[in-house]
Amino acid sequence: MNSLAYALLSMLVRKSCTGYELSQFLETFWQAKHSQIYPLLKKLEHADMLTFVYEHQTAKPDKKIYTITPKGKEVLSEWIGTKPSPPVSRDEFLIKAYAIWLTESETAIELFNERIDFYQKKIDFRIGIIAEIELQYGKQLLDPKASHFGRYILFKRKLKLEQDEVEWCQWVLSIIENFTDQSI
Amino acid sequence: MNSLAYALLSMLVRKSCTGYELSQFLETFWQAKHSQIYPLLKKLEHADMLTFVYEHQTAKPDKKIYTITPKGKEVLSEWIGTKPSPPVSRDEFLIKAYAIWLTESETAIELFNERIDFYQKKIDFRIGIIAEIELQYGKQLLDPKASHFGRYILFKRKLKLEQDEVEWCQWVLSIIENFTDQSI
DNA sequence: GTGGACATGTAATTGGTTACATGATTAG
DNA sequence: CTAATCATGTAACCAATTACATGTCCAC
Repeated sequence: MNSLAYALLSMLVRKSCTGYELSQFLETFWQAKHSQIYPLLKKLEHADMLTFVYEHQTAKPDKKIYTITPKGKEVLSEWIGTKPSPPVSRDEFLIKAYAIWLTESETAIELFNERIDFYQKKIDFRIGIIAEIELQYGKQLLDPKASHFGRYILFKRKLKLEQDEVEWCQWVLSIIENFTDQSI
Repeated sequence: MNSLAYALLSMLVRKSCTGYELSQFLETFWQAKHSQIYPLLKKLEHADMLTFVYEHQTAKPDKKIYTITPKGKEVLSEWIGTKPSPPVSRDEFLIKAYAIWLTESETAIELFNERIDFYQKKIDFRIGIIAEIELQYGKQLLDPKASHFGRYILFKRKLKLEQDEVEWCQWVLSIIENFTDQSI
């Protein structure tokens, strides 16, 4: 049972999904590849934590809809109370930012602008989802026992993170541009 | 050449270090284990990007001090301008936060409080380092061509991240505690 | 006609963690 | 007397990515 397994269970406890859907929803945590998800689902099924039914589709490939079992729900619930292992974030951009003093300012400016674009797209997407959740649930969002609570607080956190990243990039860009002006 | 290799080069271009020191400094990016660092340093040395000298020590084990070569510096500089691969952050705690609606509020409160402690320690450490950097370099920090620039902007970003995490946890805690009061 | 969405799977390879191995010194 | 710091290394194992594989429909 690795953390990806728990991530899958935590999504399936809210609603039954296919592996394909899970690989998309998993963006919330991190982007796992389908080649890792499909074998894991099979493993969880063999461990009696999931069951599945085939759904035949014409024009589209058939799909397997996975549902969590009582055992799966129990395993997940017990895991929540255990001490989480420390977060790891591997971000190549940060290495480049650290070594940015080695490059020309044009290279640096381009790098930071691309970072802004990358996160701006995420922000737009995130704002849309949050608006949707707020519209649908309203005041109920303050109920920590409701199944959408976790999703809501998580999206709020992600949004802040992404907005801060853009702000920070703009701050760095202002320093670089300022300095470039001075040396002309 | 994976991203860890570039992370090592980006630290060594600032100053020569031992593998042991690198494993500590690498906290800035992520915590790589020594079992991954030592073989990589050897590989980079064979690729003529690093050289090393032995330093004999009494009372302490001998050490190997690695220095970047012109080739290593060139490889690193060219890499900076290339498109960075998207960031990955694996955070078990976020899965637990997502599924928090399944647990008792005491469990939830404990989980979030431990998260705050974890990040508060990081904040204290980070503020110390930033103060040190600011004291030592002052106005020069606005020079993007100075070797401490990258380190400075990176630490500023990390600090904001860590402070936001604590704020977010406190916000979630306030919702949970509020709700628990109501249901008594 | 080309690329993307839908949908699932396996195989090969690389990346990363845990465990094994050694050994002196110092602080609590 | 026990744990931590300094210091380097290998081996075994697990996790994750890339590549291989298949097939239809729809939009541009």
